[in-house]
Amino acid sequence: MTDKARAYFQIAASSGVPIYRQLIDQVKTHVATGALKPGEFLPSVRQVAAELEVNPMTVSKAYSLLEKEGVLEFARGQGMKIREGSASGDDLTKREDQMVPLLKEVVVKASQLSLGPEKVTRMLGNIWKREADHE
Amino acid sequence: MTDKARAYFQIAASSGVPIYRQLIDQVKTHVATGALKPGEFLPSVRQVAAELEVNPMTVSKAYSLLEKEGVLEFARGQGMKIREGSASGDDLTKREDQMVPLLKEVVVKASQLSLGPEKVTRMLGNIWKREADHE
Amino acid sequence: MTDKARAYFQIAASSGVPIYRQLIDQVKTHVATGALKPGEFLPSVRQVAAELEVNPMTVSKAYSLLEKEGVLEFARGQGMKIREGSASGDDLTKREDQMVPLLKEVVVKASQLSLGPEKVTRMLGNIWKREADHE
Amino acid sequence: MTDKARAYFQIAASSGVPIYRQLIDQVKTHVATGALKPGEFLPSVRQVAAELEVNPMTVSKAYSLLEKEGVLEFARGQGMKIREGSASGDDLTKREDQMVPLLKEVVVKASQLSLGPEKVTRMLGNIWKREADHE
DNA sequence: GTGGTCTAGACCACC
DNA sequence: GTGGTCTAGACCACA
Repeated sequence: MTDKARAYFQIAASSGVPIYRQLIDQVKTHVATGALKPGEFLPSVRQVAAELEVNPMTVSKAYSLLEKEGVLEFARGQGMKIREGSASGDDLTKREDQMVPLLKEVVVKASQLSLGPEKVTRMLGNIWKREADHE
Repeated sequence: MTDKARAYFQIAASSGVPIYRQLIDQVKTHVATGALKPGEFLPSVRQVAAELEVNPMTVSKAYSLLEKEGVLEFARGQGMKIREGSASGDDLTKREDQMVPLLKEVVVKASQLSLGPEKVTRMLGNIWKREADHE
Repeated sequence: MTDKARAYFQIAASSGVPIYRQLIDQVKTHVATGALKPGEFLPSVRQVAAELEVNPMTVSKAYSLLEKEGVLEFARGQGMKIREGSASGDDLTKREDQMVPLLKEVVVKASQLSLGPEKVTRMLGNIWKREADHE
Repeated sequence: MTDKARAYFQIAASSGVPIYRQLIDQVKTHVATGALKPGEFLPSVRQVAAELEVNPMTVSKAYSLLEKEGVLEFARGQGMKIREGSASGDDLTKREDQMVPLLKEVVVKASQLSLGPEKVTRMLGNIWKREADHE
């Protein structure tokens, strides 16, 4: 049971984004990309908490909210697993849906700054290339 | 002197973003677009507070932080004005700089979701068109 | 957990200098002298407020500004701690830097009064000795 | 009557020090150094206000406070003049007295920073020399 | 438990 | 008139 949690989650301690939100987003992403399949178990609250050095309450909160959203399912005595109904396999639509809110923000901010779609698209391309080079 | 504040600021009461942050961002945007020029006075704390129906302290906090950042200058007994050194006229580079952090987020999230630049660009275009239609 | 705050801060109720400024200066001084080391937690806002009998918001303002300046770091749910990058150990240079502005004032005022360096130095020595005797 | 005010006063618009305080200090300094002698008239409120481009109320406030302190005397229909009883000629003691509060501040701050008199004196000497070079 | 944000209302210094 | 500071007390997000 070594490093099982760290395989799934990487938290950026001080990125402004709440830790529980980071956990939630990453589970969703893994489900959307198919890295986590329906029926599969997630590492336990304690395990995640220990490995990521965060408060167990924080992990628990993330799992609870995911359960309420219908992404996870509580299997008594065994832990949390990906819900059967959950986006099977690699669902492109679901992944795209996760991008939409952020892209809307981009449109709004660009309008405020009077930057047209072409200009923004060009900037986005440049940033993408630069990031790719860094890797 | 009617509605001077409302011409500059529109706050989204409960968007999660703190009011004082919204004010700060909007002043910066107006400076970047040239809507507010160096030397120009901002509406007084009390005026903004009254028109937007927020607490004067909230506005004051925004102005103070903008002063600390060097965007505003305090003219004693007269109010706050745009600092002379501040981005004069309509500075395209400065406006673009304000877009960068958001676009970086897009790149990161897209990578997590294994969405390529073409796909994201297409999505962005669609959202942009849809937003335009709504107006 | 008694008097933790009073060990770090002593405010001069009505010295003209705003309370939040006094707090800021004292944190900086403690960091510069090494009394507060990187990673160390400061007493909580509420604790300081209670012990010094000032409003929590006043303490909060001081802490926030120190965070903006990069001296403190906000550990969510745990409090404020000295930022890792902050002047480690006992940094003589940093302490001296804090003296410079005041000494510049001395030079300016002395020039206005046509008082030479020797005279001022002698006066400073006398005052120092007198203060020492009082203790 | 050209530039009479500017010969006596130089205000640093945004030095943090209130304008009326700067005016008061400078009158006192000029009296202490003998640049302004008892019986001599100061430039009128309007003249000072116009030449320094400050609000007449501000100049008036400075003059009033100086009158209350016994430095100035109001000569009806002629303006403000240096009070007869005021420090005659070049009073060294009076000039030194004006330095004391600032030097006390130096001692206090130095103690807080654990900087000894020798070190501070050396720093003061250096700053003095540097300032002299700049002129 | 932690700090962050906001409100309502007061007083002050400055112009 | 301007902003700056402080208080008292409330609610929220996060760990």
